[in-house]
Amino acid sequence: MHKQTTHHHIHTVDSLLKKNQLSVTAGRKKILQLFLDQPGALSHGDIEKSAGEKFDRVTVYRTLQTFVDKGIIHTIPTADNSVRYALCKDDCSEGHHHDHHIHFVCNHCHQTFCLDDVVTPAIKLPRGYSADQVEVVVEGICRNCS
Amino acid sequence: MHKQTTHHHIHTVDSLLKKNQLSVTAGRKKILQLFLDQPGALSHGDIEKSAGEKFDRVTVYRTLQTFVDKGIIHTIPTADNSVRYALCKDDCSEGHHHDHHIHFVCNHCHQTFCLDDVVTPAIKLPRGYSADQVEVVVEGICRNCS
DNA sequence: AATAGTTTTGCAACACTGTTGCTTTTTCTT
DNA sequence: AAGAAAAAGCAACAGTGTTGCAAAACTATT
Repeated sequence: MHKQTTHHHIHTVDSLLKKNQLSVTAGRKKILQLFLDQPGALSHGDIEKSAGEKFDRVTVYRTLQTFVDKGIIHTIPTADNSVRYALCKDDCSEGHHHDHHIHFVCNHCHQTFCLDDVVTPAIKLPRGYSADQVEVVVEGICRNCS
Repeated sequence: MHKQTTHHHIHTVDSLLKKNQLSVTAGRKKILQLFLDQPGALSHGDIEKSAGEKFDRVTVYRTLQTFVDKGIIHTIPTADNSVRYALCKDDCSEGHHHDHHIHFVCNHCHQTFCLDDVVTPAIKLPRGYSADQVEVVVEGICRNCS
């Protein structure tokens, strides 16, 4: 199953948790490692499949919420209405996310990616409307599948 | 509650259903009228509140699905992961939607609008990615609330 | 290293959302 | 008006997410 080993040190997860003032527990380490081990986004279901045999569903929900609150991961809106999460690569902090990139959903491998280098475009709105935030989700074929 | 009456004739709903080869039933008439009576988008919950005392939950679900299949309404992706529906204004037909406009969610009145005149922008993707569809959801303050 | 205090986890129960199969009612056709 | 076809209603179920509380784990302190 493992085609390649992770390049992250064994202590990366621990220090990342400590940096965010979170106590280091087996569940948080496992879930955070899942995000570090792959490039895309994960749904609650994905995580439960990978870690759910060892951890309770409720723990997974609460851990994901904690990570979002701390600015470690962010949610991704998808067309099929399933919540997905990905690591924040910008300098997000507690309560302040700055993830102004677009998201890409591959119609072939069904993975979701953050395209960190693609900035959300400016949208010219009709008179009377003002924008606070713009969410862009692109569907298509990703680099690996094309 | 009614600040203004609807401008649609009493027969509009019936003929719209017939045009789409749907049998005219009380449930379909009621739900379709709800969409015609207001400018924004409706969630399943909205519809159930307005029509749910007269109609079964399952009927509402099946009616909405039928309308989507026929190209009468389309789904709107939202950040808070609740499915919303709005009338198709483009020339959508059975199985072929052409709703290439952006969607706007008001942070004040929490209504969702289709901005039919705002075309989805072209997105320059990194090498290797190709786009089939682009979904844009803008959050902000709508015309009525500003 | 042991302990006390705090945080997190697991469990049980629940609420909400959406689905499926089947029977009854309504609609359409003639 | 009657028969055939379609839709609605009902019941049961599955999936998803939440809450309260007791048990377990972690952290800080001695």
